[in-house]
Amino acid sequence: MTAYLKNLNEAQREGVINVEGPCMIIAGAGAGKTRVLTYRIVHLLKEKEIDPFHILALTFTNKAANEMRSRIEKVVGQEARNIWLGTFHSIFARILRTEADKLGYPPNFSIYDSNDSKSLIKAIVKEMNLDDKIYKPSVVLARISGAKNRLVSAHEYVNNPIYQADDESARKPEMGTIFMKYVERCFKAGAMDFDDLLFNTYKLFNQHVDVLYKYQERFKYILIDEFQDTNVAQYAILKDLAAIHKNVCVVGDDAQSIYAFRGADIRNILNFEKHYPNLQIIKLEQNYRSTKNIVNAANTIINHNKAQFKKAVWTSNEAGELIELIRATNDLEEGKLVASSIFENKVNHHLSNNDFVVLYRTNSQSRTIEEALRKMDIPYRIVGGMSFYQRKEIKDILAYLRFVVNHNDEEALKRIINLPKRGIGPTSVDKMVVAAFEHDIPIWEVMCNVEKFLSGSIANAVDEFVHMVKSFAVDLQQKDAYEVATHIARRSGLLKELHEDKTIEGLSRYENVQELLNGIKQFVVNTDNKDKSLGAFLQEIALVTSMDEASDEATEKITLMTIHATKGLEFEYVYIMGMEEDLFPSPLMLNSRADLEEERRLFYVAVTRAKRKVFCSYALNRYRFGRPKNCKPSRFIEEIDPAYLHSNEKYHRSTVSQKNTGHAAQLVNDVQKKQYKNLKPINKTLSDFQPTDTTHLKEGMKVEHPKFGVGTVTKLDTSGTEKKAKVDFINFGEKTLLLSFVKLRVLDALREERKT
DNA sequence: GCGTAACCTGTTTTT
DNA sequence: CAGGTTACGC
Repeated sequence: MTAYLKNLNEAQREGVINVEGPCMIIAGAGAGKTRVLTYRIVHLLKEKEIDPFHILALTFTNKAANEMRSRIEKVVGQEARNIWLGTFHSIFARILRTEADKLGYPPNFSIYDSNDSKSLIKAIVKEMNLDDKIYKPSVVLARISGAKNRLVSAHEYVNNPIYQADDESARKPEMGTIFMKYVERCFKAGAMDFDDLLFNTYKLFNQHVDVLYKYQERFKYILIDEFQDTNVAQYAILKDLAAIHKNVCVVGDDAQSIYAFRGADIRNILNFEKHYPNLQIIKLEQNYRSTKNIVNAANTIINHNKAQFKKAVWTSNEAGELIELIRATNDLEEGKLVASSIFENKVNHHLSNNDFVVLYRTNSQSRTIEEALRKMDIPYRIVGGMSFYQRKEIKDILAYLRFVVNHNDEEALKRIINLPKRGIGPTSVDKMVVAAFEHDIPIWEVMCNVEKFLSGSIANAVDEFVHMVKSFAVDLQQKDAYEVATHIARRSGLLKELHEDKTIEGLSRYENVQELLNGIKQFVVNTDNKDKSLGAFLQEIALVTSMDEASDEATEKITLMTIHATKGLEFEYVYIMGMEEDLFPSPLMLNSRADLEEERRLFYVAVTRAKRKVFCSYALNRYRFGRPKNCKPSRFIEEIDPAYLHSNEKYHRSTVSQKNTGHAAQLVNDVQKKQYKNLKPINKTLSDFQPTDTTHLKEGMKVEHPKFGVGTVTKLDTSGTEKKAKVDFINFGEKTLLLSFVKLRVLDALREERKT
């Protein structure tokens, strides 16, 4: 038997080797579905000798795609590079880029992110003289997005009496008109939003049979990860692509469907069975990840849901620990208790920071735990939240690049036309937009003949801007992306403006821009990228989200992220924060029973990330919008079978067991009990201790027994003779520090705290 | 058109 | 609390 098949169970092996015909793998959490998927691809390449060119593998996140590619590469080597493997959005963007002309788009079309979309909607609402409180950009976009994801075009939307009636009763009768205008404006700007990448791919395949045929023949084997999260559009495209060869394998878990809000339709799993009568269904029910207690507790949670497929997830792992509750009086204390619990478990079990994850429902909840971890000097990384590419200075540069590549990108134009200040205000821009509309010409043409539309000094300013952009566009033909981008950054004056800002924020903004330019350089140097144009770079990063960004893996860090971002990952210890009614489940989700079930699945996903232990924390009082609010524990806590819950009604007190940990543990206990009165304050401030500061551990000293508690320090004294001394030390964050140092540090932290 | 200060208002998840 | 918007004076 081939080596890679040996470490699979029978069901998994079935999933790997039966590559012909349609196949659906329903896999419980931790049952190794990614493993099956990767091995299936390996099997196709190695055993069936399929050309990688004929394999299409689709995932939802770039992270998952990269992970899968590197796993495959480990087994088959270079060959893995030629597989069409990526997210739905990135693969479809790639296809659309080559076929753009057939839909009337330029090949270097822009991709609007949701901010661009909202900004455009806002502009349209304003132009139509509608109330932007009734037509909130986010609400309108959600409606448009929902339609596109169900493959409803703007034209079909306005002609459908059901949608009309819906909007009438929601007192938003102009919704359809906004939709029409939005689509038109995107098209004229040569831009597609996220949903267009799917919608237009579907349109392309249905209007151009020859194009569809080309890709049908290319993708002889299709694999889909996280199938439960596909929406109608994705499903329809998938069906089209697989229509000839029908070698399509989907992997999913209905219990982990958490993207219905984005249009994911769980019925795809049912339809799939109907559509392929000879469908092979494989169930993976054995969990290899978690302890019995975690698997069973998760099962009791998900069993509260009515809509679910029969599945019995089980494990042969040890029973393990019960789920533990952490109750805090307020959100700040919650952060501290979680941080000290992490610290305690880390030192007691000799774990790495990488073994811990803190999960929460909303990004804004990260604040309290961040503060607590910072105070304890424990390094952490945040996944999600404000992305590098979302920063103002980065978006500004990118807008320049986008506009040079696509002169009709209206959203990019609005960003940069007066940046740095050129004396062209919003009023002038509006005038040009209106002129473009009235004469039915692209905005760029208006700008090129600006003297016909605007007066004197402003026309001159616009003219100058146009000349600058034209000169950049010339470079585009001759130079690579890096050279063009650096030139644009300098010549536009953006870099200069940032450089002159000597504040700390200004400095970091300047560095960020440098980092972006470095990123472009790497893109150019990278031999994997055949197309080194600026357009190719822009397309790639338009679909990169904050979840995918590279972070230094060198230092061990605690991971902080939303539950949505954690899918597909696993950790030894999982902390779920903010387990309160009105937060999780989110009150906005409670409109219907189905939505509550999605929140419950979210909780299920969170719990099943854990290999060893789960903590759920909640606060009795939480600050929201600067005002405190009383909270009560989440209904989800009640739903866990008490048999799997650590019955601890007292406030959680973090204690380190003394027998293992010596004096350092005593210190932690003392601090928590606030018995630090006899320690004298010292004349140093927090900033005197840099992250690299090891104070007592200097050159010529090393700790010989890196074990928590007691160690021996070897020291060379001035005469050069070696002397040994027994010391107490403590693993504080990533550092091994002498106890005396930690005492000072903790004392300072407490002093700081009293001040505020 | 620009800069500043006072004012207002909103709760979610992501490609 | 934080970001976006309005009002006002130059």
